[in-house]
Amino acid sequence: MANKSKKEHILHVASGLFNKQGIRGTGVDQVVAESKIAKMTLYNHFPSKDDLVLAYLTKQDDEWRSWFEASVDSRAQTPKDKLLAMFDALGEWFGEKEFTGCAFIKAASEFGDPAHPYHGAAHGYKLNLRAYIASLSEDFGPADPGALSDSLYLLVEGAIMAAMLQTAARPALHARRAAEILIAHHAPAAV
Amino acid sequence: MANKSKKEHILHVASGLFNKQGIRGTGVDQVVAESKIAKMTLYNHFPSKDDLVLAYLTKQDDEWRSWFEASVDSRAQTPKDKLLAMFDALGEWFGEKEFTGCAFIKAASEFGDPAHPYHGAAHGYKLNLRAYIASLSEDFGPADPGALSDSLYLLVEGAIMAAMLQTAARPALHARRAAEILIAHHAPAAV
DNA sequence: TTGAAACTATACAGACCTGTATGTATAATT
DNA sequence: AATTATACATACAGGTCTGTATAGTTTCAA
Repeated sequence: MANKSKKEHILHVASGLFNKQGIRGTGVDQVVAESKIAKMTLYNHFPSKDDLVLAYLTKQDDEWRSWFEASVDSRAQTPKDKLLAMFDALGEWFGEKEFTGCAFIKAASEFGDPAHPYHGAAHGYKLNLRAYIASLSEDFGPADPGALSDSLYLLVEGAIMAAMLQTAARPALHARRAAEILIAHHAPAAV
Repeated sequence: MANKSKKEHILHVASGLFNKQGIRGTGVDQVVAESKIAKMTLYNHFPSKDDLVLAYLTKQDDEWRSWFEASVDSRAQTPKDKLLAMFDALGEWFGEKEFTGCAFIKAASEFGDPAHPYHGAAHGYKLNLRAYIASLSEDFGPADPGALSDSLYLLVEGAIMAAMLQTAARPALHARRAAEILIAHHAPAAV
């Protein structure tokens, strides 16, 4: 247990710092200091800062996606309500006190080269999110599920950006209202 | 002229590097090397890297906004067509070979602290964009101009993010189609 | 032509970065 | 009790970063 919890503790502290200060803005020494561990302990568990960052991105991916999908599932049962519940879940996320934006948007922004591994991790993460939205859209059964999921995906990303930049008062709410209109427009013909 | 063009040249080279590699990822020495000027010349025109970055952000703001509004104006005359033309302009932007995403999203991502000046610059820039969309929306004359502009703003940000992360094939087109639906829904009652 | 302003080249200070080296303490296992 | 794995503290190597110092050179206008 001591072994595992140490590694997890380091990763936890590092994740908080990466989220707050960015990846390049956070030095290994600061992670060591705030974790209150020896530098060699960190390098024992993570051979390089790069490995630590990749572990951080993987953790963010796992945690965020499982939280998001669970939050949607707990809020709604029908496909249509689940599509809308996505925006309520986003609203909850945006309202968290320690909200620091989407880790993957920030990672991809810091490392703009599409060939960079961090950028690739962000790309993969967002494709999963898109696939999730597409899956919910198909369950809803509209005539053109692709068009609906494409537009809802853009609303999700837009709401996240607005929350990060604080350029809209309640982006999740605005996005939800727009989603309602789009969903109504794409609604499957009544049987 | 020699004076001014040197300063502009340095800023031009620095802007390209900031866009490609990020702000923290670009060192002063590289700007000096690629500008083919002496380091002291740079520090003569820009007292610190911070001043250089702020000049870069100001320049991006001016250039992008004037380009975007001119592009919209050249594409459409009526308020409704102008709202839609925003997405055609975005599509043109995304298709540029040297497209590197929104400089302000990246700056705000690199410097996540809302109190940081770069973050503030990004915030101001996005508020201007939002105000522009709100102005176009009001010209269109819908019953609820706020709701329309809020939703279109989210589509714009979402499309930019999708273009940056390459998570959608033609984000501007998808955004435009969603915008058509939203605009139709908010259309003013025919007189 | 002369003199001031701008530019150049080179070197370097001091801080910070990642990663390593070294030796010690502690705790579990054999 | 001896061995092994883990964590500890400290120091430092080698590089990069921003910014400065210094001295020589070009440019251009009076």
